[in-house]
Amino acid sequence: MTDNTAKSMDDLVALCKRRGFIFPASEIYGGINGFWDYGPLGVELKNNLRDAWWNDMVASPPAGPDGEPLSILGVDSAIIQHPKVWEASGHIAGFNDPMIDCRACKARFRADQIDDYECPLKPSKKAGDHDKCDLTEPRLFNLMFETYVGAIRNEEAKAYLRPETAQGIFLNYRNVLDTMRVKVPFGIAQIGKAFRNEVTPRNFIFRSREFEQMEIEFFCPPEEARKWYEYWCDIRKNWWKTIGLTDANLRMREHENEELAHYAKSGCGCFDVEYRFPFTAPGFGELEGVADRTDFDLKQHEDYSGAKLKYFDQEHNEHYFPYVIEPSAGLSRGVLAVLCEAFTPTPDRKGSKYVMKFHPRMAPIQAAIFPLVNKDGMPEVARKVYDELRTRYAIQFDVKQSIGKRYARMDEAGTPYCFTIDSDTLADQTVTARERDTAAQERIGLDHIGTYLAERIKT
RNA sequence: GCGGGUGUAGCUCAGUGGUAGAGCGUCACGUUGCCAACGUGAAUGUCGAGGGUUCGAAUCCCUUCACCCGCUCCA
Repeated sequence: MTDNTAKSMDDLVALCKRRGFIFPASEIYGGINGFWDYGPLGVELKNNLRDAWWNDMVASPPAGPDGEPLSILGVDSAIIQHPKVWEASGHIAGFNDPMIDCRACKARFRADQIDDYECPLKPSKKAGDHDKCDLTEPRLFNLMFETYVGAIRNEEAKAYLRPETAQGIFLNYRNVLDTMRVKVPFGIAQIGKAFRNEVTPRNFIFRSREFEQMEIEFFCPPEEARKWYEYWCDIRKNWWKTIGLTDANLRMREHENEELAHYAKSGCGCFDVEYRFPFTAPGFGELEGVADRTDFDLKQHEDYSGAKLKYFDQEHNEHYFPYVIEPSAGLSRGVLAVLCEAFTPTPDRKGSKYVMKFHPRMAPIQAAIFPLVNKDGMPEVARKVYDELRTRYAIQFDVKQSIGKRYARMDEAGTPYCFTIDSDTLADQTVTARERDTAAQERIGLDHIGTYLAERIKT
């Protein structure tokens, strides 16, 4: 089912809780706005998505325009870095001034400029003449979480939880160049948590205050920036299809000029890979951004740190700042998209009300082994099959309750294949293979279960 | 941050001042013959939280927290 306009987020959120995918954080204390915990099935799903990305982008990177595999290296940098990092990156600039909102006309202005402000709803009056109830208290709008390093809590000890993983890559660009024998063009990849103190967390895990990113900073010669930008747009949109998102729910959208982030103003642009979530449908929401960050970050870090960050091109005997193409994907948002895509109400199916139609590569449980009934030697045979397969696949073994209930549970967990041992198994060594999306059954040989799975689940 | 709505068992909800409930789910035992079967039994509640009114509050009042919707924000 791909029609996300017809899907209810409430029903999906309820299923995610009921089946152990995602729980509200600190739930027994009443919850905490903007934070979520992944349950036993959710963490498997997230790990599967994360591993697929790492495998496809880093361990076995895609072929470049010349047919040669790209050179992409991984790092895992600290969440807390030197506070100057965020001055250089532009995350602190412009956010240190207290701001005041006018409730009447919704304008926002600096507290120290209040006397110069004219409310358009009351053009004859200066802001200072506003009725006091029209104005908010001065407030700081920095979206970074602050903390203190060391035992003393003062301004010198202040540090920040990273609001993006990208800067950790730029900080290690020199180290990677010096140790890994790479040449431009090459990429550095990182997956990890980032933190933003969002004004309004909303839409389940779509906008939360703690989330995970999967980012590549791809360094290339400035004159090749457009070529690589277009290359990555193509690669990244198509990648989301390989993990089960349908073309109809994906689109690429180029940013308008005024929409461009500070680091991308002079580049060749920014594309979003967008997904049609049920809460945005028929519109779309951002899943990944592919941006031309130009040489903004390396230049800034050279200015602020004094470190020499130009690349030396041996072949042309020249120093230059590489341009950076950044495919920056949301892992948490990816999980949400995979959940939304899979979520399928099945009012006509006898048994399950919902089926989670995960791509087999994403499924937290890949197969289940059931004895039809819990007697007559069936559980022993099923147990033997389970023991043979459990080291290779994520398998569940269940003997309790009716077979229909066990199938229904696996439908909600999104388990693509179930195998049932019955009395015929004892006689002719065949089992029932049941396919999740259609509930169709076929009989296969007991000793063919492994190859049946191997053909259908590419790891 | 602003406005509106909702919070009662794991889930869906009933209960509008007088003993905390139902269905589903979960667990145990029995049964079983391919799609949430059946029987018997069991566990699970700070009624979102705190305060107030009252002889007595899930119910009325105040505050607060969380979630949903619409704004705002999203460098």
